[in-house]
Amino acid sequence: MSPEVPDRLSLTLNALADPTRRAILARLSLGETSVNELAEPFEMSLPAVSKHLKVLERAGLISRSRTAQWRPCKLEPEPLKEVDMWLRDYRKMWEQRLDRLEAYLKELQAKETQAQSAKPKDDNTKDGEIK
Amino acid sequence: MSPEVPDRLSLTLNALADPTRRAILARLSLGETSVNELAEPFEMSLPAVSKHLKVLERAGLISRSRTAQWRPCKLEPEPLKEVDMWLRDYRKMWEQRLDRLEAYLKELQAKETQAQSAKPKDDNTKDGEIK
DNA sequence: CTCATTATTAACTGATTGGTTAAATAAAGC
DNA sequence: GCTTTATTTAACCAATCAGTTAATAATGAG
Repeated sequence: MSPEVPDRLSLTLNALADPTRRAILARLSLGETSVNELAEPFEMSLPAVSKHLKVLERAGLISRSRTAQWRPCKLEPEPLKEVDMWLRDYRKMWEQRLDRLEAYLKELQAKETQAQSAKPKDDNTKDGEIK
Repeated sequence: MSPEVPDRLSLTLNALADPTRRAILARLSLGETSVNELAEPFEMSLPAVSKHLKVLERAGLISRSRTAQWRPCKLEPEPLKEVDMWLRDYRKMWEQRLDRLEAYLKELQAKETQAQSAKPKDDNTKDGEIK
């Protein structure tokens, strides 16, 4: 029933969950730019880009100044910092997972070496890549 | 016209852009759980939670096993790692910004000290925290 | 003042989202 | 085989989203 205003982090993540918007941010990381220039690489109308910019602005990811009829956009990294902070708590999880993989590989290698001591041939363990 | 399958990062960020889903992940960071238990803290129907889980699963953020009629969910941190990697390129931006703030504060402090040299009183500059 | 340029707003559309309730499925217990 | 428990699917709905085209606003140039 209430209009339900979303929290800042949700606003930010939602803004980031679109490849066009991320591309815009990537472009802006190189420096301030006008809307037209931002829109140029995309095959969509200017109003569409304008809407994306509004989403980014609402999330605080960009700010806009005004020079003549241009409204140059500027990247504001603060919300990204918040995403980073949210991620922090989970970071240890994939690191831990890597640790376990590493341990497993070490164990495997130990077993291999042991087996090879009987019939020594070429070593096949070279990379920890999964996929 | 084409169904337009979204890239993995967009899928992940979109899944994260919802407080309910983030809360589910937070709960799962404590360990595997059943759907009912996951749903318990929320005042929404079970099917609604089930849908949220499907979004998380589609993004690869959770996996599900099966024991009897239970389908315990488990957190899969891999996609979070990808978000972290995406963030990496921007991380220097807010750090840089902090650096600039620091430099500014140092400069301010220098000016203050200079001013204080005439009328020396207590030092008020202590922390670089913003908010 | 008029025109060209830059960008936004309005009005519309179809697709997706996030929720609902009711029905269906799956497995285990008796 | 029926019942209970756990969970998903189906069908529906209102709200939001992502795009469109057409109209509007703001500014500077001539």
